[in-house]
Amino acid sequence: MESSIKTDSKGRKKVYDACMEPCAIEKGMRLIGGKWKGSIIYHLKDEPVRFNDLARMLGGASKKMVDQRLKELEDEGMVLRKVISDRPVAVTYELTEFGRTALHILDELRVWSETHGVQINTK
Amino acid sequence: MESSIKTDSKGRKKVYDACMEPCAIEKGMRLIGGKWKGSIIYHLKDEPVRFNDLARMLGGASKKMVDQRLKELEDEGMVLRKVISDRPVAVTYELTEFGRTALHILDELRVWSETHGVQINTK
DNA sequence: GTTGTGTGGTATATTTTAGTTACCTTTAAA
DNA sequence: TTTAAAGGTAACTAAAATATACCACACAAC
Repeated sequence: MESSIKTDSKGRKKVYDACMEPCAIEKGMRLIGGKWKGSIIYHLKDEPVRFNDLARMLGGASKKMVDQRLKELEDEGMVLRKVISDRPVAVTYELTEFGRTALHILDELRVWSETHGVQINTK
Repeated sequence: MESSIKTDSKGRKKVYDACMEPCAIEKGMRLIGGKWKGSIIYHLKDEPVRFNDLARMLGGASKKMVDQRLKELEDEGMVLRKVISDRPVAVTYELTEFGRTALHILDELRVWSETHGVQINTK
């Protein structure tokens, strides 16, 4: 991340150590920062949650979105899908150990968001 | 965020306190979590940076993206645009006080991302 | 003087994501 | 036998992201 810009003897500029392709922040954001992803992880913090319950909790997100995000999170090793019964089919999603490591960041984000009365322009 | 789901006497489910529209996490993410936004804020942490320098540092992002993100960040009161000279036109961007309050979250994200050797699937 | 660089952007088009709506199968209870 | 739960999928549209070109202006070197 320590990118810097230097000017050579002829005044030409070059970047050293640029964020060539995603740097750490960008990478992290792409794991945690996708739309709804943070919220999903956060809602799984206490206990396994079933698909439709999760979809309901998220309010604004469609089932397709929830489904898609859950699959991504599974691929990334942050969430575990468990079939707890066939016939009545029932599935829960829970955080993996790795998934848990992201929780404190999300909690700080929540605190920050709350204390600064963050508002979004829904233009 | 304390959404819960209760089942009534007839087995019907209702959500209480659902994240009706974005909850704190979601709101925070939309300020900080957009593509490149975190990176931009983080690159401004030490000193004002000029537009083209910033674009160069970000490597993967096009000028249009940088421009768009900067405008959003300005609207949100996180970044300040300063024209430091007309004729040779020169502009710098720097963090506002509010912008600075986001830095520690981003730093934790960076640390988390680095210590967990986070890798993204560029499928 | 004209080619090459820098500055800070904008316009246009294309590709990728996000989001909506409707629908499916199975199970079970009123 | 209609209603609702479960866990999704298919088809489609709207909104972002990205790529590529391009402006006007300034300052050098050649």
